[in-house]
Amino acid sequence: MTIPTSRTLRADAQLNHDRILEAAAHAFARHGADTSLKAIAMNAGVGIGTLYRRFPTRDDLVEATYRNETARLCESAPALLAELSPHEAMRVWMEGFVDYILNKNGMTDALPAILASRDGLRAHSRDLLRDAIQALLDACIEDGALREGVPANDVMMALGGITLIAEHESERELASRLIDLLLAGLVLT
Amino acid sequence: MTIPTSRTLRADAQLNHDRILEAAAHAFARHGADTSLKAIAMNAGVGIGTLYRRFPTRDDLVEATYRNETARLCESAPALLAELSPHEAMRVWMEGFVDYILNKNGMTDALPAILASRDGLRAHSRDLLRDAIQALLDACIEDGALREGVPANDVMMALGGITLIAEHESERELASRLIDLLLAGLVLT
DNA sequence: CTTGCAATCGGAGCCGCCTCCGCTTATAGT
DNA sequence: ACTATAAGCGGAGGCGGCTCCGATTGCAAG
Repeated sequence: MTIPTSRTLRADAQLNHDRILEAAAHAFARHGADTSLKAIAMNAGVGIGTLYRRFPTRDDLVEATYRNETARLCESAPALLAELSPHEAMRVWMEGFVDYILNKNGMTDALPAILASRDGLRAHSRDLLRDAIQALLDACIEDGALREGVPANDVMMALGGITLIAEHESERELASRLIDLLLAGLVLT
Repeated sequence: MTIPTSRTLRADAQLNHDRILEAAAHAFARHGADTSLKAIAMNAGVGIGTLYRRFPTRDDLVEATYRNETARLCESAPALLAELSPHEAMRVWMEGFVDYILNKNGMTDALPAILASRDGLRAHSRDLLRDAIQALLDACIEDGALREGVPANDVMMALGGITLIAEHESERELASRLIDLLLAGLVLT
């Protein structure tokens, strides 16, 4: 007998899982961050209970919905490093990060939970982001553009803070100024 | 005839106003940030409608509840400047700000709304905070410890972002490291 | 094909948020 | 004191979040 690993979803469960994500992506895009989860469940053809079992919190659902696009953003870091100076690549990537978060409905609400996740579902996106920042940071340090000693994790958190505050100010320019400030704090003294 | 200025509350309304704030302070302290507003209204001996008319959002209520203590924090800036070097005073005040926000239940949730308020009720605390930071910043600039050209408003937002992210990480040390990073970005080049 | 059960489903139900509007009352002017 | 009226009151009701657990069903072994 094959031991059904707990990682394998039953076929019907997998189908529901996919349908929920599809419905969620559609709902967030069309109706904004405050879409009712009940509506998403209904559109996916499942009960609200099923949605909550699979995604215990709204943040979990948001993270899963955007996971692929988050991965794409992170994968863009090496390309930027190939084209630009490390310092410039870092700045451009950070600007891209802010734009990405601000443009995905629901993402700013989930961002704190994603960055804070120590493990579990949401940690996936967090790890991708930190690795991308680490790569950019390493290139900058090797290039002599930025100083050592600041953990990539701290830079990620700073960027997260900038994004959160910019969201509430709805003033995109503020984020750019704060990114400049952050980079100024990272240069070699 | 005296024109009843729209700023003057009717006597009974003033009483209710005070009772609501008293109940809110008690409830936030005792039951945390998620206290039900209905319970606050009940404890204050008013209907839920009265609470909402006076404080249209939860954030408004939080701001009003802590307004006096926020003012006290802001008033501490001149005293710090009298005792310490401007740069050190700035750092100590920022640490105090973070501790203050993190220790007041409900305050982190309301912080974005307070900082973002352009006018209206909540703007009061925001103005106090910005003025305090402006004073500290001016002293640092005159002292040659920090550079010019960064608006006090931006520094306030950066500090707000740091506080928000530290809250979700529940790692107080992170805030201190990010404050150092912020100050490093503000020094004369 | 049948069967047993672990995995999965799903919605009723409770709770808190917030709005809306008919009822009540403090107060200024006479 | 009396009264008109603006100011204030308050809770019913509609909505969404989330939980809980009895009903259902995919799946694999025989």
